Amino acid sequence: MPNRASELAWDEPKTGTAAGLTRGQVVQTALDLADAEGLEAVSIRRVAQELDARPMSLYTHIASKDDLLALMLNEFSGRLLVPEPLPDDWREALRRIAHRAYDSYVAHPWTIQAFGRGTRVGPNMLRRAEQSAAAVVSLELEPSEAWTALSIVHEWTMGHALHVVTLREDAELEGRLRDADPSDFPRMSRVFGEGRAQSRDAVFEVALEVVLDGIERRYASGAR
Amino acid sequence: MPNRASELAWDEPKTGTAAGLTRGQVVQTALDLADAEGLEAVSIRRVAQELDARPMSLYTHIASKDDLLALMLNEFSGRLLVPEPLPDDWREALRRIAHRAYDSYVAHPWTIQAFGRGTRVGPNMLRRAEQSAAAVVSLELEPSEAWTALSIVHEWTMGHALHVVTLREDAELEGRLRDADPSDFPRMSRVFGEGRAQSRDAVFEVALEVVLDGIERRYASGAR
DNA sequence: CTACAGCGCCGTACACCGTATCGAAGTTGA
DNA sequence: TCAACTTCGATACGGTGTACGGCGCTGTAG
Repeated sequence: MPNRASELAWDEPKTGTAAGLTRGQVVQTALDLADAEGLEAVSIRRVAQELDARPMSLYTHIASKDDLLALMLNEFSGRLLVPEPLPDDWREALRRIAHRAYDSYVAHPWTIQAFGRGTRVGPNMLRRAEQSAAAVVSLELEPSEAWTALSIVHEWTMGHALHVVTLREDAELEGRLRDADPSDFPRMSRVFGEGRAQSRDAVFEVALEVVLDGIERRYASGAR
Repeated sequence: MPNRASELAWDEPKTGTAAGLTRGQVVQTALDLADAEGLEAVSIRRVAQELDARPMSLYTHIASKDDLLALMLNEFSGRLLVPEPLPDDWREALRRIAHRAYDSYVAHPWTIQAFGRGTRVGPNMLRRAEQSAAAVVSLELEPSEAWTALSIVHEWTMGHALHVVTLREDAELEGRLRDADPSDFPRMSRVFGEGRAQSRDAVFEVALEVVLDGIERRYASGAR
Protein backbone atom coordinates (compact mmCIF):
# COMPACT_ATOMS: atom_id res chain seq x y z
CA MET A 1 0.00 0.00 0.00
CA PRO A 2 1.09 3.63 -0.54
CA ASN A 3 2.96 5.79 1.90
CA ARG A 4 0.24 7.60 3.79
CA ALA A 5 -3.43 8.28 4.14
CA SER A 6 -3.27 11.46 2.10
CA GLU A 7 -3.11 9.73 -1.24
CA LEU A 8 -6.32 11.33 -2.25
CA ALA A 9 -5.97 11.53 -5.90
CA TRP A 10 -5.03 14.99 -7.04
CA ASP A 11 -3.69 13.34 -10.11
CA GLU A 12 -5.96 11.74 -12.63
CA PRO A 13 -5.86 8.06 -11.60
CA LYS A 14 -4.99 6.70 -15.05
CA THR A 15 -6.69 7.34 -18.30
CA GLY A 16 -7.27 3.64 -18.87
CA THR A 17 -8.32 3.21 -22.43
CA ALA A 18 -10.77 5.09 -24.56
CA ALA A 19 -12.51 7.22 -22.02
CA GLY A 20 -16.00 8.55 -22.27
CA LEU A 21 -16.32 10.61 -19.15
CA THR A 22 -13.25 12.29 -17.70
CA ARG A 23 -12.52 13.64 -14.27
CA GLY A 24 -12.00 17.06 -15.79
CA GLN A 25 -15.50 17.09 -17.20
CA VAL A 26 -16.98 16.05 -13.89
CA VAL A 27 -15.16 18.76 -11.98
CA GLN A 28 -15.93 21.41 -14.57
CA THR A 29 -19.60 20.52 -14.59
CA ALA A 30 -19.70 20.71 -10.82
CA LEU A 31 -18.01 24.11 -10.94
CA ASP A 32 -20.50 25.44 -13.46
CA LEU A 33 -23.35 24.15 -11.39
CA ALA A 34 -22.01 25.69 -8.20
CA ASP A 35 -21.58 29.04 -9.94
CA ALA A 36 -25.02 28.94 -11.45
CA GLU A 37 -27.11 27.53 -8.65
CA GLY A 38 -24.99 27.42 -5.54
CA LEU A 39 -23.17 24.70 -3.72
CA GLU A 40 -26.30 22.97 -2.51
CA ALA A 41 -27.27 22.29 -6.12
CA VAL A 42 -24.13 20.23 -6.56
CA SER A 43 -25.31 16.72 -5.84
CA ILE A 44 -23.96 13.58 -7.39
CA ARG A 45 -27.26 12.93 -9.06
CA ARG A 46 -27.52 16.44 -10.42
CA VAL A 47 -24.01 16.55 -11.80
CA ALA A 48 -24.60 13.20 -13.44
CA GLN A 49 -27.80 14.45 -15.01
CA GLU A 50 -25.99 17.50 -16.33
CA LEU A 51 -23.46 15.18 -17.95
CA ASP A 52 -26.16 12.88 -19.24
CA ALA A 53 -24.65 10.09 -17.22
CA ARG A 54 -25.88 7.94 -14.38
CA PRO A 55 -25.02 8.88 -10.80
CA MET A 56 -22.79 5.95 -9.97
CA SER A 57 -20.71 6.51 -13.06
CA LEU A 58 -19.15 9.54 -11.45
CA TYR A 59 -17.52 7.33 -8.88
CA THR A 60 -15.33 5.91 -11.57
CA HIS A 61 -13.60 9.27 -11.68
CA ILE A 62 -13.89 10.61 -8.15
CA ALA A 63 -13.60 8.80 -4.85
CA SER A 64 -16.39 10.57 -3.02
CA LYS A 65 -18.31 13.79 -2.98
CA ASP A 66 -15.81 15.26 -0.55
CA ASP A 67 -13.18 14.43 -3.10
CA LEU A 68 -15.11 16.26 -5.77
CA LEU A 69 -15.32 19.28 -3.52
CA ALA A 70 -11.59 19.23 -2.89
CA LEU A 71 -10.97 18.96 -6.60
CA MET A 72 -13.27 21.90 -7.25
CA LEU A 73 -11.46 24.00 -4.68
CA ASN A 74 -8.11 23.05 -6.14
CA GLU A 75 -9.23 24.09 -9.58
CA PHE A 76 -10.54 27.34 -8.15
CA SER A 77 -7.27 27.96 -6.34
CA GLY A 78 -5.45 27.69 -9.62
CA ARG A 79 -7.48 30.57 -10.94
CA LEU A 80 -6.39 32.67 -7.98
CA LEU A 81 -2.89 32.91 -9.37
CA VAL A 82 -2.02 36.38 -10.53
CA PRO A 83 -0.37 36.83 -13.94
CA GLU A 84 3.38 37.01 -13.71
CA PRO A 85 5.60 38.92 -13.45
CA LEU A 86 4.70 40.31 -10.07
CA PRO A 87 5.54 43.97 -9.42
CA ASP A 88 8.75 44.51 -7.50
CA ASP A 89 6.96 46.67 -4.98
CA TRP A 90 5.69 44.29 -2.33
CA ARG A 91 2.66 46.44 -1.51
CA GLU A 92 1.53 46.52 -5.09
CA ALA A 93 2.13 42.80 -5.45
CA LEU A 94 0.09 41.99 -2.36
CA ARG A 95 -2.60 44.37 -3.51
CA ARG A 96 -2.98 42.46 -6.73
CA ILE A 97 -3.04 39.12 -5.00
CA ALA A 98 -5.63 40.25 -2.49
CA HIS A 99 -7.76 41.90 -5.12
CA ARG A 100 -7.86 38.84 -7.28
CA ALA A 101 -8.76 36.62 -4.37
CA TYR A 102 -11.45 38.92 -3.08
CA ASP A 103 -13.03 39.37 -6.48
CA SER A 104 -12.99 35.63 -7.04
CA TYR A 105 -14.57 34.80 -3.70
CA VAL A 106 -17.34 37.27 -4.25
CA ALA A 107 -17.92 36.14 -7.82
CA HIS A 108 -18.08 32.51 -6.68
CA PRO A 109 -19.63 32.59 -3.24
CA TRP A 110 -19.80 28.81 -2.99
CA THR A 111 -16.05 28.77 -2.45
CA ILE A 112 -16.11 30.28 1.01
CA GLN A 113 -18.84 27.86 1.97
CA ALA A 114 -16.71 25.04 0.69
CA PHE A 115 -13.60 26.25 2.50
CA GLY A 116 -15.53 26.14 5.75
CA ARG A 117 -16.23 22.47 5.37
CA GLY A 118 -12.62 21.50 5.76
CA THR A 119 -9.89 22.12 3.27
CA ARG A 120 -7.55 19.69 1.66
CA VAL A 121 -4.44 21.37 0.32
CA GLY A 122 -4.04 20.67 -3.37
CA PRO A 123 -1.17 21.47 -5.67
CA ASN A 124 -2.71 24.71 -6.84
CA MET A 125 -3.04 25.95 -3.30
CA LEU A 126 0.65 25.28 -2.90
CA ARG A 127 1.42 27.15 -6.08
CA ARG A 128 -0.53 30.12 -4.85
CA ALA A 129 1.29 30.11 -1.52
CA GLU A 130 4.55 30.06 -3.40
CA GLN A 131 3.52 32.99 -5.54
CA SER A 132 2.51 34.96 -2.48
CA ALA A 133 5.85 34.22 -0.87
CA ALA A 134 7.56 35.53 -3.98
CA ALA A 135 5.63 38.78 -3.64
CA VAL A 136 7.45 39.75 -0.47
CA VAL A 137 11.02 38.76 -1.27
CA SER A 138 12.01 42.40 -1.29
CA LEU A 139 11.21 42.60 2.43
CA GLU A 140 13.96 40.05 3.11
CA LEU A 141 12.13 38.45 5.99
CA GLU A 142 12.73 35.27 7.89
CA PRO A 143 10.57 32.61 6.27
CA SER A 144 8.34 32.36 9.31
CA GLU A 145 7.89 36.13 9.44
CA ALA A 146 6.99 36.15 5.78
CA TRP A 147 4.49 33.42 6.39
CA THR A 148 2.87 35.41 9.16
CA ALA A 149 2.68 38.54 7.08
CA LEU A 150 1.16 36.71 4.15
CA SER A 151 -1.29 34.92 6.38
CA ILE A 152 -2.60 38.23 7.62
CA VAL A 153 -3.40 39.40 4.13
CA HIS A 154 -4.93 36.12 3.04
CA GLU A 155 -6.93 35.66 6.18
CA TRP A 156 -8.27 39.16 6.22
CA THR A 157 -9.21 38.88 2.56
CA MET A 158 -11.06 35.67 3.19
CA GLY A 159 -12.74 37.04 6.30
CA HIS A 160 -13.84 40.13 4.45
CA ALA A 161 -15.21 38.09 1.58
CA LEU A 162 -17.03 35.85 4.02
CA HIS A 163 -18.55 38.88 5.62
CA VAL A 164 -19.61 40.38 2.33
CA VAL A 165 -21.02 37.18 0.94
CA THR A 166 -22.96 36.08 3.99
CA LEU A 167 -24.31 39.44 5.11
CA ARG A 168 -25.25 40.63 1.69
CA GLU A 169 -24.75 44.36 1.59
CA ASP A 170 -25.31 44.56 5.32
CA ALA A 171 -28.95 44.72 4.38
CA GLU A 172 -29.60 42.14 7.02
CA LEU A 173 -27.94 44.25 9.68
CA GLU A 174 -29.64 47.44 8.64
CA GLY A 175 -32.98 45.71 8.59
CA ARG A 176 -32.57 44.39 12.09
CA LEU A 177 -31.47 47.77 13.26
CA ARG A 178 -34.55 49.46 11.89
CA ASP A 179 -36.74 47.20 13.96
CA ALA A 180 -34.76 47.74 17.13
CA ASP A 181 -34.93 50.52 19.68
CA PRO A 182 -32.15 52.94 18.65
CA SER A 183 -31.36 53.76 22.25
CA ASP A 184 -30.38 50.14 22.80
CA PHE A 185 -27.78 50.43 20.07
CA PRO A 186 -26.78 54.09 19.96
CA ARG A 187 -23.49 53.69 18.15
CA MET A 188 -24.64 51.14 15.63
CA SER A 189 -27.63 53.29 14.82
CA ARG A 190 -25.32 56.18 14.03
CA VAL A 191 -23.22 54.04 11.73
CA PHE A 192 -26.13 53.05 9.60
CA GLY A 193 -28.22 56.12 10.25
CA GLU A 194 -26.11 58.33 8.06
CA GLY A 195 -26.59 56.38 4.91
CA ARG A 196 -23.66 54.05 4.35
CA ALA A 197 -21.33 56.54 2.79
CA GLN A 198 -18.79 54.15 1.35
CA SER A 199 -19.43 51.46 -1.18
CA ARG A 200 -18.39 47.90 -0.59
CA ASP A 201 -15.43 48.19 -2.91
CA ALA A 202 -14.27 51.42 -1.33
CA VAL A 203 -14.27 49.73 2.07
CA PHE A 204 -12.21 46.88 0.69
CA GLU A 205 -9.70 49.30 -0.72
CA VAL A 206 -9.30 51.28 2.47
CA ALA A 207 -9.18 48.27 4.75
CA LEU A 208 -6.57 46.59 2.58
CA GLU A 209 -4.34 49.64 2.88
CA VAL A 210 -4.78 49.58 6.63
CA VAL A 211 -3.70 45.97 6.76
CA LEU A 212 -0.73 46.69 4.51
CA ASP A 213 0.19 49.63 6.74
CA GLY A 214 0.35 47.29 9.69
CA ILE A 215 2.63 44.93 7.81
CA GLU A 216 4.82 47.78 6.62
CA ARG A 217 5.29 49.17 10.10
CA ARG A 218 6.29 45.83 11.53
CA TYR A 219 8.19 44.18 8.72
CA ALA A 220 9.54 46.83 6.38
CA SER A 221 12.68 48.10 8.00
CA GLY A 222 14.58 49.69 5.17
CA ALA A 223 13.29 47.73 2.21
CA ARG A 224 11.66 49.62 -0.59
CA MET B 1 -49.65 39.75 7.82
CA PRO B 2 -46.58 41.24 9.54
CA ASN B 3 -44.38 44.03 8.29
CA ARG B 4 -41.63 42.27 6.42
CA ALA B 5 -40.08 39.02 5.46
CA SER B 6 -37.56 39.12 8.27
CA GLU B 7 -40.02 38.17 10.99
CA LEU B 8 -38.08 35.06 11.70
CA ALA B 9 -38.72 34.49 15.27
CA TRP B 10 -35.81 35.56 17.39
CA ASP B 11 -38.26 35.87 20.19
CA GLU B 12 -39.93 32.83 21.66
CA PRO B 13 -43.19 32.77 19.71
CA LYS B 14 -45.45 32.66 22.72
CA THR B 15 -45.20 30.30 25.59
CA GLY B 16 -48.71 29.10 24.86
CA THR B 17 -49.84 27.06 27.76
CA ALA B 18 -48.16 24.32 29.68
CA ALA B 19 -45.10 23.55 27.70
CA GLY B 20 -43.20 20.34 27.72
CA LEU B 21 -40.43 21.06 25.29
CA THR B 22 -39.09 24.59 25.02
CA ARG B 23 -37.22 26.35 22.29
CA GLY B 24 -34.37 26.91 24.68
CA GLN B 25 -33.95 23.19 25.25
CA VAL B 26 -33.98 22.49 21.56
CA VAL B 27 -31.34 25.09 20.82
CA GLN B 28 -29.18 24.05 23.75
CA THR B 29 -29.33 20.41 22.74
CA ALA B 30 -28.36 21.32 19.21
CA LEU B 31 -25.45 23.36 20.53
CA ASP B 32 -24.22 20.50 22.68
CA LEU B 33 -24.48 18.14 19.77
CA ALA B 34 -22.59 20.46 17.46
CA ASP B 35 -19.82 20.87 20.01
CA ALA B 36 -19.58 17.16 20.65
CA GLU B 37 -19.95 15.70 17.19
CA GLY B 38 -19.82 18.53 14.70
CA LEU B 39 -22.39 20.39 12.72
CA GLU B 40 -23.19 17.47 10.46
CA ALA B 41 -24.42 15.51 13.47
CA VAL B 42 -27.09 18.12 14.09
CA SER B 43 -30.08 16.71 12.29
CA ILE B 44 -33.68 17.18 13.29
CA ARG B 45 -34.00 13.49 13.96
CA ARG B 46 -30.87 13.36 16.05
CA VAL B 47 -31.72 16.38 18.16
CA ALA B 48 -35.18 14.95 18.75
CA GLN B 49 -33.68 11.64 19.82
CA GLU B 50 -31.38 13.44 22.22
CA LEU B 51 -34.42 15.13 23.73
CA ASP B 52 -36.36 11.90 23.80
CA ALA B 53 -38.92 13.48 21.52
CA ARG B 54 -40.15 12.74 18.05
CA PRO B 55 -38.67 14.63 15.09
CA MET B 56 -41.75 16.54 14.10
CA SER B 57 -42.27 17.82 17.60
CA LEU B 58 -39.32 20.14 17.18
CA TYR B 59 -41.21 22.06 14.57
CA THR B 60 -43.55 23.28 17.26
CA HIS B 61 -40.68 25.37 18.55
CA ILE B 62 -38.63 26.20 15.49
CA ALA B 63 -39.73 27.07 11.98
CA SER B 64 -37.12 25.10 10.10
CA LYS B 65 -33.66 23.72 10.42
CA ASP B 66 -32.22 26.94 9.02
CA ASP B 67 -34.04 28.68 11.81
CA LEU B 68 -32.46 26.40 14.35
CA LEU B 69 -29.07 27.18 12.92
CA ALA B 70 -29.68 30.91 13.13
CA LEU B 71 -30.84 30.51 16.71
CA MET B 72 -27.71 28.55 17.54
CA LEU B 73 -25.50 31.21 16.03
CA ASN B 74 -27.35 33.92 17.90
CA GLU B 75 -26.88 32.11 21.17
CA PHE B 76 -23.21 31.66 20.34
CA SER B 77 -22.86 35.34 19.50
CA GLY B 78 -24.15 36.21 22.92
CA ARG B 79 -21.29 34.31 24.44
CA LEU B 80 -18.86 36.39 22.40
CA LEU B 81 -19.60 39.44 24.53
CA VAL B 82 -16.69 40.44 26.71
CA PRO B 83 -17.30 41.20 30.39
CA GLU B 84 -17.78 44.90 31.04
CA PRO B 85 -16.35 47.35 31.75
CA LEU B 86 -14.12 47.55 28.72
CA PRO B 87 -10.63 49.00 29.20
CA ASP B 88 -10.33 52.65 28.22
CA ASP B 89 -7.39 51.87 26.00
CA TRP B 90 -8.87 50.99 22.62
CA ARG B 91 -6.05 48.60 21.74
CA GLU B 92 -6.51 46.62 24.89
CA ALA B 93 -10.26 46.59 24.43
CA LEU B 94 -10.00 45.30 20.87
CA ARG B 95 -7.44 42.75 21.98
CA ARG B 96 -9.87 41.31 24.45
CA ILE B 97 -12.70 41.24 21.97
CA ALA B 98 -10.59 39.56 19.31
CA HIS B 99 -9.15 37.07 21.76
CA ARG B 100 -12.51 36.01 23.01
CA ALA B 101 -13.85 35.60 19.50
CA TYR B 102 -10.87 33.65 18.28
CA ASP B 103 -10.85 31.34 21.27
CA SER B 104 -14.57 30.73 20.85
CA TYR B 105 -14.33 29.97 17.16
CA VAL B 106 -11.55 27.49 17.69
CA ALA B 107 -13.29 25.87 20.63
CA HIS B 108 -16.49 25.52 18.61
CA PRO B 109 -15.40 24.93 15.04
CA TRP B 110 -18.93 24.32 13.82
CA THR B 111 -19.57 28.05 14.12
CA ILE B 112 -17.41 29.09 11.23
CA GLN B 113 -18.96 26.40 9.11
CA ALA B 114 -22.37 27.72 10.07
CA PHE B 115 -21.42 31.32 9.33
CA GLY B 116 -20.47 30.29 5.84
CA ARG B 117 -23.93 29.01 5.12
CA GLY B 118 -25.47 32.44 5.31
CA THR B 119 -25.92 34.48 8.40
CA ARG B 120 -29.05 35.99 9.82
CA VAL B 121 -28.29 38.84 12.18
CA GLY B 122 -29.83 38.18 15.57
CA PRO B 123 -30.11 40.47 18.56
CA ASN B 124 -26.95 39.13 20.13
CA MET B 125 -24.95 39.88 17.04
CA LEU B 126 -26.20 43.43 17.28
CA ARG B 127 -25.23 43.62 20.92
CA ARG B 128 -21.76 42.47 20.08
CA ALA B 129 -21.41 45.05 17.33
CA GLU B 130 -22.48 47.69 19.79
CA GLN B 131 -19.93 46.55 22.33
CA SER B 132 -17.21 46.63 19.72
CA ALA B 133 -18.21 50.14 18.73
CA ALA B 134 -17.95 51.17 22.36
CA ALA B 135 -14.41 49.85 22.45
CA VAL B 136 -13.15 52.54 20.09
CA VAL B 137 -14.96 55.63 21.37
CA SER B 138 -11.66 57.06 22.51
CA LEU B 139 -10.55 57.26 18.89
CA GLU B 140 -13.36 59.72 18.19
CA LEU B 141 -13.93 58.47 14.68
CA GLU B 142 -16.68 59.10 12.23
CA PRO B 143 -19.17 56.26 12.60
CA SER B 144 -18.34 54.86 9.20
CA GLU B 145 -14.62 54.97 9.93
CA ALA B 146 -15.19 53.19 13.20
CA TRP B 147 -17.20 50.57 11.38
CA THR B 148 -14.38 50.00 8.91
CA ALA B 149 -11.78 49.73 11.65
CA LEU B 150 -13.87 47.26 13.62
CA SER B 151 -14.64 45.24 10.53
CA ILE B 152 -10.96 44.76 9.92
CA VAL B 153 -10.42 43.27 13.34
CA HIS B 154 -13.50 41.07 13.21
CA GLU B 155 -12.89 39.90 9.70
CA TRP B 156 -9.26 39.08 10.25
CA THR B 157 -10.13 37.23 13.44
CA MET B 158 -12.72 35.19 11.64
CA GLY B 159 -10.43 34.55 8.71
CA HIS B 160 -7.63 33.45 10.98
CA ALA B 161 -9.95 31.14 12.88
CA LEU B 162 -11.21 29.70 9.63
CA HIS B 163 -7.67 29.07 8.54
CA VAL B 164 -6.73 27.42 11.82
CA VAL B 165 -9.82 25.28 12.01
CA THR B 166 -9.84 24.05 8.44
CA LEU B 167 -6.12 23.52 7.95
CA ARG B 168 -5.54 21.92 11.30
CA GLU B 169 -2.07 22.85 12.44
CA ASP B 170 -0.99 23.30 8.87
CA ALA B 171 -0.34 19.58 9.02
CA GLU B 172 -2.13 19.29 5.72
CA LEU B 173 0.15 21.84 4.12
CA GLU B 174 3.31 20.36 5.53
CA GLY B 175 2.28 16.93 4.42
CA ARG B 176 1.68 18.04 0.88
CA LEU B 177 4.97 19.84 0.86
CA ARG B 178 6.89 16.76 1.92
CA ASP B 179 5.57 14.86 -1.06
CA ALA B 180 6.38 17.64 -3.50
CA ASP B 181 9.61 18.50 -5.22
CA PRO B 182 11.20 21.22 -3.05
CA SER B 183 12.57 23.00 -6.06
CA ASP B 184 9.05 23.59 -7.29
CA PHE B 185 8.24 25.44 -4.11
CA PRO B 186 11.53 26.86 -2.87
CA ARG B 187 10.15 29.51 -0.54
CA MET B 188 7.39 27.42 0.94
CA SER B 189 9.85 24.65 1.62
CA ARG B 190 12.00 27.05 3.58
CA VAL B 191 9.05 28.20 5.66
CA PHE B 192 8.22 24.74 6.82
CA GLY B 193 11.68 23.32 6.54
CA GLU B 194 12.96 25.08 9.59
CA GLY B 195 10.54 23.61 12.00
CA ARG B 196 7.62 25.90 12.55
CA ALA B 197 9.17 28.09 15.16
CA GLN B 198 6.09 29.85 16.43
CA SER B 199 3.09 28.21 17.99
CA ARG B 200 -0.39 28.87 16.75
CA ASP B 201 -1.19 31.16 19.63
CA ALA B 202 2.02 33.12 19.21
CA VAL B 203 1.13 33.74 15.59
CA PHE B 204 -2.29 34.96 16.60
CA GLU B 205 -0.77 37.35 19.09
CA VAL B 206 1.74 38.81 16.66
CA ALA B 207 -0.67 39.10 13.78
CA LEU B 208 -3.25 40.82 15.96
CA GLU B 209 -0.69 43.45 16.91
CA VAL B 210 0.14 43.97 13.26
CA VAL B 211 -3.50 44.55 12.47
CA LEU B 212 -3.87 46.92 15.40
CA ASP B 213 -0.75 48.77 14.24
CA GLY B 214 -2.41 49.35 10.90
CA ILE B 215 -5.50 50.74 12.57
CA GLU B 216 -3.46 52.90 14.87
CA ARG B 217 -1.49 54.42 12.05
CA ARG B 218 -4.57 55.30 10.05
CA TYR B 219 -7.12 56.16 12.70
CA ALA B 220 -5.36 57.23 15.87
CA SER B 221 -4.37 60.83 15.33
CA GLY B 222 -3.82 62.12 18.83
CA ALA B 223 -6.06 59.86 20.84
CA ARG B 224 -4.49 57.84 23.60
C1' DC C 1 -9.32 -15.53 -34.60
C1' DT C 2 -10.51 -16.62 -30.23
C1' DA C 3 -10.33 -16.10 -25.18
C1' DC C 4 -9.93 -13.62 -21.44
C1' DA C 5 -8.80 -10.07 -18.11
C1' DG C 6 -9.71 -5.57 -16.79
C1' DC C 7 -12.20 -1.54 -16.70
C1' DG C 8 -15.93 1.92 -17.50
C1' DC C 9 -20.59 2.07 -16.70
C1' DC C 10 -24.72 1.78 -14.07
C1' DG C 11 -29.37 -0.64 -11.84
C1' DT C 12 -30.67 -1.48 -7.47
C1' DA C 13 -30.87 -0.83 -2.68
C1' DC C 14 -30.02 1.13 1.98
C1' DA C 15 -29.82 4.44 5.43
C1' DC C 16 -30.38 8.95 6.22
C1' DC C 17 -32.07 13.71 5.52
C1' DG C 18 -35.84 17.89 5.95
C1' DT C 19 -40.49 18.52 6.34
C1' DA C 20 -45.86 18.56 4.57
C1' DT C 21 -49.92 16.83 6.17
C1' DC C 22 -53.23 15.64 9.30
C1' DG C 23 -55.16 13.48 13.22
C1' DA C 24 -54.88 12.52 18.39
C1' DA C 25 -54.33 14.07 22.96
C1' DG C 26 -54.04 17.19 26.43
C1' DT C 27 -54.61 21.96 28.84
C1' DT C 28 -56.99 26.07 29.74
C1' DG C 29 -60.56 29.78 30.03
C1' DA C 30 -65.46 30.54 30.03
C1' DT D 1 -68.94 20.96 30.60
C1' DC D 2 -67.72 22.76 26.32
C1' DA D 3 -64.87 24.86 23.01
C1' DA D 4 -60.62 26.63 21.61
C1' DC D 5 -56.07 26.02 21.14
C1' DT D 6 -51.60 24.02 21.49
C1' DT D 7 -48.42 20.31 21.55
C1' DC D 8 -47.22 15.96 19.95
C1' DG D 9 -46.61 12.36 16.64
C1' DA D 10 -47.27 8.68 12.67
C1' DT D 11 -46.77 8.42 8.15
C1' DA D 12 -45.10 9.60 3.79
C1' DC D 13 -42.57 12.02 -0.06
C1' DG D 14 -38.75 13.35 -2.46
C1' DG D 15 -34.22 14.19 -1.85
C1' DT D 16 -29.17 12.82 -0.38
C1' DG D 17 -24.37 9.83 -0.55
C1' DT D 18 -22.75 5.55 -1.81
C1' DA D 19 -22.05 0.03 -1.23
C1' DC D 20 -22.60 -3.84 -4.02
C1' DG D 21 -22.51 -6.49 -7.93
C1' DG D 22 -23.37 -7.35 -12.74
C1' DC D 23 -22.95 -6.18 -17.70
C1' DG D 24 -20.56 -5.21 -21.90
C1' DC D 25 -16.72 -3.33 -24.30
C1' DT D 26 -11.91 -3.40 -25.57
C1' DG D 27 -6.98 -4.22 -25.83
C1' DT D 28 -3.96 -7.96 -25.59
C1' DA D 29 -2.16 -12.81 -25.26
C1' DG D 30 -2.27 -17.23 -27.06
